[in-house]
Amino acid sequence: MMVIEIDFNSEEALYMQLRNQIILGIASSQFEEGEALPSVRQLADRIGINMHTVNKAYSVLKQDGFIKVDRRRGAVIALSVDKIRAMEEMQSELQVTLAKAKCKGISKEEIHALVEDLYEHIGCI
Amino acid sequence: MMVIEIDFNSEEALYMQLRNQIILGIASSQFEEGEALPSVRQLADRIGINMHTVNKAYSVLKQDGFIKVDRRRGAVIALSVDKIRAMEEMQSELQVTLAKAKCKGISKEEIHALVEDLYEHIGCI
DNA sequence: ATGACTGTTATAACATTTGTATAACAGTGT
DNA sequence: ACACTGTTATACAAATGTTATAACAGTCAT
Repeated sequence: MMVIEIDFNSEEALYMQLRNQIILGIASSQFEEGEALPSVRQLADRIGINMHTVNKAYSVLKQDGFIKVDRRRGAVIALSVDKIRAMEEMQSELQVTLAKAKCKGISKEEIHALVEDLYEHIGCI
Repeated sequence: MMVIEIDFNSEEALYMQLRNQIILGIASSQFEEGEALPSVRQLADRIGINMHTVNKAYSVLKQDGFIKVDRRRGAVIALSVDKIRAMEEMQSELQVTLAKAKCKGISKEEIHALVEDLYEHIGCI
């Protein structure tokens, strides 16, 4: 069972923190295709937040093709891949990140090295 | 003079769109070190938004070390580089982006290629 | 069938954020 | 004196984020 840590002092919305941690969990194989997530009520109780906040995270994950809802089992990991769309999203996200890096004197090689490292060791902070 | 395009239908906050475009402008050498940005009132009028929205964008840019305020010339491009901090920020931004990419079946090589392309041609969408 | 469990929906309330609107202030340059 | 900087102080409307109750339909074990 994956540990989910929420930072209540973060500027990032709770449902987004939750969404991101679940995506990291999937990418790092802590969650596997077909595995069921905790129910919205369970997870809300465990973390100490409202059911609707968890539900919003699940809604976004469903919308973005990371989970599906099985009437019998609740929310289960189910990747539906639209690679073109994913590439486009990644491109627009990367654009500003790379521009900032360039301004701050971070070389292309340093970025490649970081990508190399992060891609292999996702979730192992 | 750099063209600044704001999408009023975007979910992204106006001041963040403005901030991002100015960062892209710096990274792509459309703005150069020491160059003065338009005054908050000028830019607000040109774009058709409120002065305070522009001011908020400038405040964030100042906070993040992209511009400084010269009493005589207004806001001028002035990069103050804290590379360690910049690397840390980039790392946490990249983490989720790469996790998403991994989930969506985007290979490390494809990411490297995209980074290569974007880093060189920043601003040329 | 009853009861406990799923996600989902509706409604309400509240705090925060975002954007706008006026207005004023202290420096600076002409 | 005047026009121009960024900055600050209010005030307000709208959207967003979070919580709170409550109900609903479907699923499953007993």
